[in-house]
Amino acid sequence: AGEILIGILACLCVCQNIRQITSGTGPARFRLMMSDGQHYWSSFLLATHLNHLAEEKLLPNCVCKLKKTTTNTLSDGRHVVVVIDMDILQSAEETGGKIGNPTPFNTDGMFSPMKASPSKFSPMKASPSKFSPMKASPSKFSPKASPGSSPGSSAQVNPIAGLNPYQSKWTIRVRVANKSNVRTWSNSKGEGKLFSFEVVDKSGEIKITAFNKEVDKFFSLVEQGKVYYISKATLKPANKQYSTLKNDYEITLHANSSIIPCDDTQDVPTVHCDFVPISELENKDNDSIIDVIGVCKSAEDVSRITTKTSREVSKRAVNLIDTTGKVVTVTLWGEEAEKFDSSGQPVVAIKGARVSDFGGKSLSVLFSSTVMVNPDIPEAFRLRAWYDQRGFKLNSQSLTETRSVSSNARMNWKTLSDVKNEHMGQGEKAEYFSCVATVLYIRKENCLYQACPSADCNKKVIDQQNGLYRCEKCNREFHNFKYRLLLSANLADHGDNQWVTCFQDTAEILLGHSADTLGELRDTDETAFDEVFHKANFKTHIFKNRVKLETYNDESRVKVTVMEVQPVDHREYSRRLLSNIWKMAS
DNA sequence: CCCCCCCC
Repeated sequence: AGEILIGILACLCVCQNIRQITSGTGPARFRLMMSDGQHYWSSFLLATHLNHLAEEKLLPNCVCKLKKTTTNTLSDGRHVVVVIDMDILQSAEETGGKIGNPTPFNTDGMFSPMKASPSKFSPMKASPSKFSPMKASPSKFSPKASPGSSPGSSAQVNPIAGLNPYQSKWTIRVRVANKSNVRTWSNSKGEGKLFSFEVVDKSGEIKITAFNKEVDKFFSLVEQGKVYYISKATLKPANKQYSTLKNDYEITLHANSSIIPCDDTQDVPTVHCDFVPISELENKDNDSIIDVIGVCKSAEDVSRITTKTSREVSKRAVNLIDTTGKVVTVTLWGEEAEKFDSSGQPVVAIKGARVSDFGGKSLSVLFSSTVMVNPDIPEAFRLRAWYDQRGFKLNSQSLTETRSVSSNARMNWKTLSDVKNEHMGQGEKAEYFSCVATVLYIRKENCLYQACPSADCNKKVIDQQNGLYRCEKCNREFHNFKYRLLLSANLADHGDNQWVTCFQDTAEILLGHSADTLGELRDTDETAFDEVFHKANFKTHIFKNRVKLETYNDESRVKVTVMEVQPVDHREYSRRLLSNIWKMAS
């Protein structure tokens, strides 16, 4: 302890942060946060002339040559290096964040942090204005000639594919492909928090997990898409059950683990997407993992669902379209669902979505997926241009037949005049059409009849006037009956009107009351009964109808029966109208 | 040390 290491002239390091720790009388002392690529290392500049040097030239990201040093052992046992004399070899301006290959520093076991991997210098991005408390002026800088520092060497960097639990000393230089949120857990073994991220290099990929304290230390440092040196972490066999990554191992960070940003991203592959055209998703197997990109044509509102295990989770379905003209529904989960904003119909790229066979073909975002909104990639710009010029007016087809879409697909939309002009229902077979129409009038007269009370019989009963009601079909007499509705209603759209028949279920929807209630009202409160009909007028619905030629007393006429009544989805309706306008215009 | 990828 206390040896003076004068003469270790070959030590180069990168100044990462400077903090003035004393002020007032006497020479100021500065604390340098240095990096040897693995560890920070605190130093104090003592001499007055260094004070001057520091004020003039010492900035984050400059390369320093330590000339006279001594060690100190702090009360907590840590060694620090005390710098007595030093030179600045490259200013922060000159390094531009790129640091040369330094000469190894040999302390002969004195400073264990320095031993680890001295050749990998990796400065933080310089931000002089932020880090330097000194009024330094880089323009005044006149540095000495830089010694033989060559561009960053990767000789000491290990490939991911070469990592194994039996080799403890390694450093990887990797790009973050995917980063999770922080999650917490609580089970019989305890509780805690974690986050994980997946990294790639030329040789392969691996998952890295940080727990508890390491979450605090590294979560904000690790950014998706950025490159880092990572070393001193634990390799353990990957649980293949939970990972689709091509690696037999995974990494767990511990207290001494090092993650250092790296600006030299050369040879570190960017995260590559292999986008599958949406029309080709049809050929993908269930559960396969694919990359997809499309314009978010529409999206559901976020909703909360309860899983089979009684957990609550947010979800949002978004519909993506690409130049194949096909649409697929992708489900986002949790925070991603909550924060997704479909306004402006952004381009959405998803790496690693899972193919599901729900509704035909659909996609689901996994924890391992990366969702990118308006990513800065050529495919996104191409799609944007395509959609804004042509795609938006396509009458696109979805691979995902959700309930509304599938019924939508089955819908044979007609206007009331279409039905007449096209002579619908005049052939042998019944035809079906759907329309958006408004109720003009509903006949009150004979809208209710007394029906057989047995479960599946709706036959009109005969009031025997003796307190008994006879059903011819069941060939039985009952003490009671049930009311059934049979409505005649006049519907109108912009071009025509049409008398239709509504039976029980559709009639109850139009009137907003059950047949029982209406029967009772009619018999007890005629004003209220009239009011129900009054209120039903001028309401607009989607009507799904059956149209058929019916012959009655030698007279044939087309009869329209309402099969279903649904509320108008104005968004969807407007889209259809727009699409119709485009079709007519082209 | 987690391991959740869900709902219709």
